[in-house]
Amino acid sequence: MQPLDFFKSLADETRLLSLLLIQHSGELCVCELTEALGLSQPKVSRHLANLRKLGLLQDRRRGQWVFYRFDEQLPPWCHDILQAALRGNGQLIEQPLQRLQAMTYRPGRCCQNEAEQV
Amino acid sequence: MQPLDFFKSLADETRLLSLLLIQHSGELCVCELTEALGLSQPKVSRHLANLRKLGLLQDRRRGQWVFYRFDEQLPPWCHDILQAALRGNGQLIEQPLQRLQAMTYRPGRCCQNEAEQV
DNA sequence: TTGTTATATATGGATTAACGCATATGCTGT
DNA sequence: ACAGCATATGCGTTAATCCATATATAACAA
Repeated sequence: MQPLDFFKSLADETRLLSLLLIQHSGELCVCELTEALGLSQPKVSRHLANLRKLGLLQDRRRGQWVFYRFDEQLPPWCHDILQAALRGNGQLIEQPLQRLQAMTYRPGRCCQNEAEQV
Repeated sequence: MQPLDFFKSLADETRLLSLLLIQHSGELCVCELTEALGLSQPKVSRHLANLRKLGLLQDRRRGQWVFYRFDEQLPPWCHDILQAALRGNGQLIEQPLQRLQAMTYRPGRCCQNEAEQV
């Protein structure tokens, strides 16, 4: 992971908020991020694919849903940076988290237990 | 300082390396960065002006030279992020630091002692 | 099969950002 | 005044990026 590529990934609002939300929640699917951020599905999907190609995220298909979480091989300094960003700017994801919790239906994550529920 | 603007500032090689070098050295002038990075003077100057307008850096004119350092009001989480980036990627500024030390003439910083010499 | 939902991708256009080059400004010394 | 060095800026071009829309793929349910 090159630092320049990493920071380029964080230099877009959709990608930055998606990463912070995934960091907070452990794992999220496309429709959850779409709802939480109030953005179009193609927009969210393309940015997530972007992050996956760069090695920041990995995806896991579970039926209709595709869940994204951090790639296991992401270097520690990347996590440090995301934690610092979130620690100093928690208000960034307040409203998206509220929308997430307000979702009447959240896709199930059964049969794998690596993700904490929000 | 908005996180998005901060990360956009880091999403350019010239700005990223300039910031890491300033973080390492405390304070550097335009000609030092130009030499260390092997880039044209207008290019370096414009990016530094960019960072100053955003509130990341502040400048100090000392005779012919203009020294750049971090703005005193830069939030702690910004420093945390830069430190994490440097800690995990020290090799990024190895060669620029060598060029810096190889400079036959380094502008003096007399009459103010806030900057550590490299 | 058909229909529905979730996700991915392709295309074209609009905006932004970075660049090189030339030149302007500012300071120092003669 | 002038010359020389350091820095900043204006301008036109190029490159990168983001977007909206439409469409394709995949899984599930009836």
